[in-house]
Amino acid sequence: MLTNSRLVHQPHDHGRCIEAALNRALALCAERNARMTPTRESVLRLLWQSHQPLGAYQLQDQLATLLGKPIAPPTVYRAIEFLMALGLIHRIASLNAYLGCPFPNSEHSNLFMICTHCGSAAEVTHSPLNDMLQKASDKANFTLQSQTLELFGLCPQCSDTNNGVQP
Amino acid sequence: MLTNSRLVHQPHDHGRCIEAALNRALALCAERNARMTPTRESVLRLLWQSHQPLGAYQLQDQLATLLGKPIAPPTVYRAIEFLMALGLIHRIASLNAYLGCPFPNSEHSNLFMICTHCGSAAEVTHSPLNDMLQKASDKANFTLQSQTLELFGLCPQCSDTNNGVQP
DNA sequence: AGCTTAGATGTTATATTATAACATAACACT
DNA sequence: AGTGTTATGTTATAATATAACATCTAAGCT
Repeated sequence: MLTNSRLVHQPHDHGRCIEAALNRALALCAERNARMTPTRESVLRLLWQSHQPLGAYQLQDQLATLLGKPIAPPTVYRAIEFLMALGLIHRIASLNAYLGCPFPNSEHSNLFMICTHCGSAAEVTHSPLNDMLQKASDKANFTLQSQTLELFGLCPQCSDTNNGVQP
Repeated sequence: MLTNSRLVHQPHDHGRCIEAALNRALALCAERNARMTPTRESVLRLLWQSHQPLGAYQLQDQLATLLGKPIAPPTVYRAIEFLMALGLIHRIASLNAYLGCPFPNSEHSNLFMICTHCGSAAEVTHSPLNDMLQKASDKANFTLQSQTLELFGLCPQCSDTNNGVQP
């Protein structure tokens, strides 16, 4: 089980982790002949700034502040679309929100663990789980194409401090 | 693995299956001292009419036709809210759509298999899967509270007719 | 039956999320 | 520099969802 859970839920060198994400993104762009423009880079940075999923209009606000000029929704959605196509970010359907992907190069299962208390979200790659889903699909004669797997609960930090009880 | 997959994806006595759902609903209402009003009943019927998830505004249209008078969004959303609270229907987050639940009495895992071709959706109860998700959560020190599990692909019917290729 | 009240619905307005359509700008290649 | 492609700007609007308050209905009580 590969996960960025610890990283997400604990204090860490954040600037460095953003730069790492950006470097992966640049490499991927080079590989695919895609352009990492300022807008796109800003959106990616903002998503890595928080380990929490951000909504499109939250991104819009922050982007406008960051770039010092008003930004219209299509600009945000285009950047999101671009970054999603490259697998650099994910959409969390239950939240209508977007999140930087820590494993952009891997084939991964897109299982998310989202804290209902602090909002942080970890991504987990879990082969046995994928195998099981594939088998269940086979059994039902269902030709699996894609999946949305989102778990909600309390992250380690919030479990500890609250004893599992929300304030 | 308990599923309504066959039922969903094949021709069957539909009127009967709607009545059955309704009877389960009425029983549950009696048990909980809740009221199954005409609006709520209509929404439940409409959702069972199709084995496809329906959006709130699709429901609004159909409800207006059915009741012969205009219906405003809040009415639809209230019925949805009520039926969800009783566990009689589910929300499919990826689709912003709603679906009748075939196992309203059971503790279930809410795994859905949704056909990208015909739109039908089956619900699957799969204990080993739930166990695995629980274990994965434990391993990450994540206190699991709820989950959204949605698989997309081709249902048995559509796999057969298309050989897995979409038109 | 009439009164009371909780719960359900009606109504209006608006918030939130997302996209269509067309205009302009920037860039990459010759 | 000229041309085609890609990205962004701009305006408008679609699609999904909820807030706030008014009105009605039905169940329980006397």
